[in-house]
Amino acid sequence: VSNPRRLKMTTQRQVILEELAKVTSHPTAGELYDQLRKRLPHISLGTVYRNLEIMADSGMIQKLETAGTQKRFDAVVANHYHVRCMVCDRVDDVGGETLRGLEEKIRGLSDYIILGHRLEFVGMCPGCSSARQLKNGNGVNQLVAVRETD
Amino acid sequence: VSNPRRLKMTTQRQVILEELAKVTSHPTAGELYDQLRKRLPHISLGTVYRNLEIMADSGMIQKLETAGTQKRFDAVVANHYHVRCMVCDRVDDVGGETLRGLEEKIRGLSDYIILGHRLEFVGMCPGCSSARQLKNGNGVNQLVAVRETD
DNA sequence: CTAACTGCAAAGGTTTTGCTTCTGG
DNA sequence: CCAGAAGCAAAACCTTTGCAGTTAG
Repeated sequence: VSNPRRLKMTTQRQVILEELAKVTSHPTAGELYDQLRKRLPHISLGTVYRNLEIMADSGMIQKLETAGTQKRFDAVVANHYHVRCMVCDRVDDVGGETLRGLEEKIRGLSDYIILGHRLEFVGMCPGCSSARQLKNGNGVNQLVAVRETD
Repeated sequence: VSNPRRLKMTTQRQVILEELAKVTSHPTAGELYDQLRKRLPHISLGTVYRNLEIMADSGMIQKLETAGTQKRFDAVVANHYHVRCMVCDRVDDVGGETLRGLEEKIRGLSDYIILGHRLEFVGMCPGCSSARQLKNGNGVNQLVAVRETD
């Protein structure tokens, strides 16, 4: 947002933006790259990485700051939270407004200046949860690592 | 927690546990490795990675599931949230109880089975915020990526 | 005794970077 | 024009894995 650099609207940049806006899957750089090559066979992975970073810095897209080993990106800049499937790592949006007041509960408990928060819900997506009704009792021991609230 | 494997208490494992409990810095595997070598000069990085993973699976330690490109670990298993400094990436605990009811607000807005949530606060640690009073106006453009609640 | 573990080194996967050439404004 | 961007390939990281030798129980 405060980056003083002038951005040029190159073909690559525009297509990245378009393809990112087309999907709701919050793709990683690599996933997006695979998709992009259908339209721009010669685009390089480095370009994708560089642009996602630059565009996130400039506020054109959103970088998902939570969890996962790979970075994911979202063309929707407006505030919203995400749900992540603990089995297949699929990420979806959760509608609803930003939870205000969350940070008030924490301010004062810490000597940090609190500027924001990152919230992500964890669970099982429809596909994985119906699949598990058949199998049962394996995998998913990451469950432990997840904070259980109920 | 539900892992059926019998864990042996090796020297390496015990020292990892001890060193992790000593610090409040939520170290990465690499940071812990550097610390460990002071006591066990021949411990291997692979062993550190393997053990952190195993111990997190078995609930002995906690793996921080939020943000950052590197994984961080915490000897404190009890539920608590974290604050992360957006400038230096330092991570501290935030006291206070788990926020119950958070997930209720989201259930129904999604077709996922919601099992938990990950919440992390973002801000500036005391060190970085006092340093910035002197300088001013540079860095910190990741601010954009952070959801602002107020 | 042996399943579990360690060290080491190699492999894997993701992300960043250097450099030269190209191009949008 | 030329600052900024692309392509390509190498490098840099972080993490995982295979294997042969070691050890806790």
